[in-house]
Amino acid sequence: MVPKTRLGKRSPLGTLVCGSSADGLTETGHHGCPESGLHRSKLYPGQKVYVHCGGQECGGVVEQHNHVDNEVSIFLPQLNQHVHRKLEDVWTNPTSSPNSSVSSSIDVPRRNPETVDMDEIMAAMVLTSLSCSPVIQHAAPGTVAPALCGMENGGGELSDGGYWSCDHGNGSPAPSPPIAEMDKSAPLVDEGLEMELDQMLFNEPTPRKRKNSVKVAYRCLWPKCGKILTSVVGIKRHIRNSHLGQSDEHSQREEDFYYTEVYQDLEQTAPPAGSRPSCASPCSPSRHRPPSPSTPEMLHPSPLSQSAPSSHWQVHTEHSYQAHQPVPVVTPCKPVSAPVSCHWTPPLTVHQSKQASPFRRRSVSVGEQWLQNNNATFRPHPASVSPPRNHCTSRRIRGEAKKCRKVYGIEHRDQWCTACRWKKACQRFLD
DNA sequence: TTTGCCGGGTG
DNA sequence: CACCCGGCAAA
Repeated sequence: MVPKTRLGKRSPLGTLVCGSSADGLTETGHHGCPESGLHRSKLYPGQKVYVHCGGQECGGVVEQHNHVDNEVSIFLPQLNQHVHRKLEDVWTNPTSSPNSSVSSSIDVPRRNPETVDMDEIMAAMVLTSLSCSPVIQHAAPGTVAPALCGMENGGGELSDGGYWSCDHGNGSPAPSPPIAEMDKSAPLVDEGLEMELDQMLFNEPTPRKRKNSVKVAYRCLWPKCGKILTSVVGIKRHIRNSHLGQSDEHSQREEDFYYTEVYQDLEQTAPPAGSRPSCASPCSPSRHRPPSPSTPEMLHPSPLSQSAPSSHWQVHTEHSYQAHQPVPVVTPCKPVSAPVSCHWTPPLTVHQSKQASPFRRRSVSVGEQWLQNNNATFRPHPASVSPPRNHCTSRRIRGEAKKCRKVYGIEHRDQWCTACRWKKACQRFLD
């Protein structure tokens, strides 16, 4: 099977992303950002900084740098507390003035000799961050907190929230323990480039993922904007175009600061207005894309969606595996005509038992009986062409009914229904 | 890991 | 078509 049309799983993806991200990081690291404009400088989590606290200078580590407010959230190990400071009130060298030091901070990716001493602090920070501890959230209310949590929640999957943590992790070829940990929780790095790459790559495999019921959107944090987009690329582009201006590479990376992730319940997002979530259109692409956070979903009907209906019809024909089945059946989905509930009714409950089906050809005790009882599963099949709804999943939901395999056992394979033998949807024990 | 079955290949 | 099976996702 050389020419497999199916995509490999995510593995290559991850590899790719990670690989490139590492590059991107080192590459885009901030060495040599000579700019002195404060508003342009960035502080990175874990970066050591100094602030005035209680009249004296205190050392601390950056937790968050909110570019919108130009505020920096800092953890002061000495005082064991978190503080917020304006960017201009923060500096990176003990005695120097904020201004000069800040700019110097820019090119301190974190391979500083200094950082060695910081290991403890870092470790502590990392742990706190990882656990998304209330402390931090408290210290960084508003936009920052979500960001932090985002890192936890979405980090693994989305790459995005991971910004803060990954940033340093990747800069170094041999990450220190804490960093390694962080990488685990947020394996993907973000960085503009990776993002996009990430995006593109994710577009393909996502259809398979169905786990999350949460969808992520991205909200522009730019004052008075608040625009919400569903893809990282989109939001970045928006920020870049609308707020940052095309400009240089800096701004490319800075879009990160101007948006935040918004988690939504899938069901909420899918239906625009009145339409039913999963039932919306005969075969909205939503089929199995729920989790895909970043996909520009909907945009392209894509072959996927198109295949949906056909797959269902296909099902019908497939039922002809067992010639006896008078009516196609299957489609766990109800016809559109019953928009009331999108949830497919448990087959066993309602439907009239279908008598009349000249059902068997072979006499197989157990299975047969079972069958007789549960044969119900067949649907009136309204003439309506309307395709099945609800999980317009191409792959039918696994039924709870026992299947031939279960009933007869693998050793009596010959007693299985043909479909089962052919690894098709079981014909005998329909769901 | 096992199970159900889709998608696609082969004769 | 009938038949088979790789491979994926859910259990």
